[in-house]
Amino acid sequence: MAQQAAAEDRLSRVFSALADPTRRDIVARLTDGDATVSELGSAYDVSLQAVSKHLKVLEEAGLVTKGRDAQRRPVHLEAEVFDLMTKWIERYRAQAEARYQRLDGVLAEMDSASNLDTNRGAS
Amino acid sequence: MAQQAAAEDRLSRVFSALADPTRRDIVARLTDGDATVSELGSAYDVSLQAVSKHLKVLEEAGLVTKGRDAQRRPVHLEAEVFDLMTKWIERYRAQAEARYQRLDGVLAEMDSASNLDTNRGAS
DNA sequence: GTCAAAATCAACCTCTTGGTTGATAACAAC
DNA sequence: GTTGTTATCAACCAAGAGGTTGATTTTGAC
Repeated sequence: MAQQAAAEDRLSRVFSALADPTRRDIVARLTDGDATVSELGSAYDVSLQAVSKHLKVLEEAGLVTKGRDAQRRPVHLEAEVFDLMTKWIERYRAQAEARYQRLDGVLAEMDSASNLDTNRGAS
Repeated sequence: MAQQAAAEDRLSRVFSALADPTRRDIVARLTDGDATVSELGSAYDVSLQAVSKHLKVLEEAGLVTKGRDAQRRPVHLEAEVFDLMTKWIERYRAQAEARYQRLDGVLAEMDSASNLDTNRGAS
């Protein structure tokens, strides 16, 4: 339960982090390779401090990590976190689709039953 | 461009909507089938108005739609929106993975070059 | 040691968010 | 037409998010 709650929290942080277009863009840029805070910051029309805050949010969500190179803090994308989201999404999509198929099955059965009420249980 | 911006906005709304655990739970419940506002609300320790607000957020993100049945508003999950997220995630994950493979290739080449510095431009 | 660069910390401001309570609208049932 | 149910609207409040500017830390270069 504590585990589950922690996982929930994590997922909340990840979704919340990606709800911001600037942060999504940062993630997109990082797929081209690591970048320092100021390199990333130069792309946006906000202060460096604001970018630093964005990176902190991404870091706390586990989406990026920071290394050290003198004063620089090269930011690195942690792509594995995507799996957490994909799992959540796929789980509920699969469940929803399964239900639709069941519903389709019911409707099809109702349909064939009304057309010809012999021939039940046909493949 | 306006198209792209709209898409960005949409994605922001979707991620933002799913950043809340209660709303994720609502989505999860809806995979079991449609439910009215009060049916959904009975599961949570907040007012019905709060649930109504959550549903409005989910609706504006395109994750659910509401039907009408007398006073009731059966809420329906729109599973297609999941594709929007999956596409975004998969796109950048794929790009990140491709880069890692390229990096692996470079490292492998550097390695073989240091071992035997003949054999340049191989394959 | 001094200086400039990279990044973060701290305080502050405004807008949004998630919650509340109370009033209102729409509809079925009687 | 009155009543009870379902859902939403409206006004309000506390907390959080994203932005700012100014001060501070850490480090390489000179």
